[in-house]
Amino acid sequence: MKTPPYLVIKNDLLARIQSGDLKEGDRVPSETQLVAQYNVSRMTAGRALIELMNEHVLIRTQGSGTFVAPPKFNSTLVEIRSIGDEIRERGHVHSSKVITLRHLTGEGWLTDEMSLNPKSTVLFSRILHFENEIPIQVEMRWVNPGLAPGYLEQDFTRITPSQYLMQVAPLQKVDYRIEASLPGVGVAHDLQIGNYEPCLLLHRRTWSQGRVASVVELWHPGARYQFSGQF
Amino acid sequence: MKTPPYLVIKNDLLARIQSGDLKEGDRVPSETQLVAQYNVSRMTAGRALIELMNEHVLIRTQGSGTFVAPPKFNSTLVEIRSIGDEIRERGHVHSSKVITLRHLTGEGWLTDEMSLNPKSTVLFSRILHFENEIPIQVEMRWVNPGLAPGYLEQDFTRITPSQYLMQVAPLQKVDYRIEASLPGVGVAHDLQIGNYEPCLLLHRRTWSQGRVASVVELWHPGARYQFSGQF
DNA sequence: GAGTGGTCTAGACCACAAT
DNA sequence: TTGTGGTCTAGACCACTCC
Repeated sequence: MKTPPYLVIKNDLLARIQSGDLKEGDRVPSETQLVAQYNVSRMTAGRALIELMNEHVLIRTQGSGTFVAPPKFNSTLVEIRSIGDEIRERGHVHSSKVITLRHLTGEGWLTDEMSLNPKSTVLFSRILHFENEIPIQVEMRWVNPGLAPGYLEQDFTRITPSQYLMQVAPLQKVDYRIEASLPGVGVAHDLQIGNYEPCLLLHRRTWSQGRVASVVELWHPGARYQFSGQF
Repeated sequence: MKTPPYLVIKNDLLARIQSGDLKEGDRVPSETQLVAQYNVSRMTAGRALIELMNEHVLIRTQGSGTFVAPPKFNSTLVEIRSIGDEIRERGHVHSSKVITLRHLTGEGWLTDEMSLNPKSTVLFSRILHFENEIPIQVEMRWVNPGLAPGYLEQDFTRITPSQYLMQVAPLQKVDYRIEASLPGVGVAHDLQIGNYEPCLLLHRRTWSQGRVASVVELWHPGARYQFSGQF
């Protein structure tokens, strides 16, 4: 059950990056340094760095060194990223308004989806996000109180629920569906669109520590929002 | 500019898999066999196999051997897969109807998107796909004639355009957008839905040999179709 | 027991970057 | 010139599977 050295090195480096000890662009110990530090051969140290490079965590340049890779590669599509970051990356201004933030009980479909006791309460938030003052997303989120007990105490105009949850419950698995759907009256009102304007709806569940951490519905006006990516 | 041996081995194996020489579940040459065949050390042969395993192309089992991995895990979302395969995997019946199949000229936006000479002609197809006799997708596709000259001669009720293109122009890069949008009258008619029913639209470009191979718009009735996945 | 993968070492040669 | 990454070899020990 011993962890092989190359994995120890990988995990150590990942931990240092996640903890913020090593930031984007920072220089990472060279193979030679790792050889001395971990008492391994150069092949072993190299393997750790090469694999992290293949996973887009590090960038290596011959003759120069190894560095922490830029942001988060938008590998695919439904990358878990904060809507705030996304908007700021487009050079626009993000703002948000908390519409609802409270407990819910007796939501059968939900406790079911979260594999919780049917009587347990769930934390709920409904937040409206703006891009340059224009409503761009209604975020309805149900959160497992066992994994994020402090959820209702957050100031979600300063940090997005997504960012907060990533901190307290590092995600482990995700599933999602994307649909085109008509908004309910509430959503249409929030987004300031007509009742018959199509919306792009992302439904997503995230797992942490083997349990469902949160269920979220993201509603976007079809006319103003799209998912995109490449691979 | 010499390709390193571990890459030669990787590419050879990938080619054999893509060509169908090695199929899902087939046993792949062992490290020892590769050592003899390519005249390399075991570390080098191993590296090729390990990297292909990390890329989910192969599966290795200690004591047993190395095998071609099951289909293609729906890594993310907008996997390039044939709608036919997708429907069959659900245990349903796929059928399709070719509505249009012809040349087009003078489509400025398109030659632009394909980086072609504005006057060159483009191959076009419009195909309606059914799942259990119910219309589920309108596929409008524009194809670069330089990369798939025989496109108009195919029988697209037997092979999907996607499958055909994968054969003649192995893809290299993809980008896509997903939108929620109202169908045009033609699309609404084909899908047998109302003019105000939201549609899920996937817009995708594929590259091959450094050029745009095809541009496609896939229209789906929002009520009957969704994208899904996990990671 | 024979074959296979999982991992490691100690040394080597090369290409490239920074100085 | 020095340090870094890119890659390779020849051998080794172990754990596992299959027969």
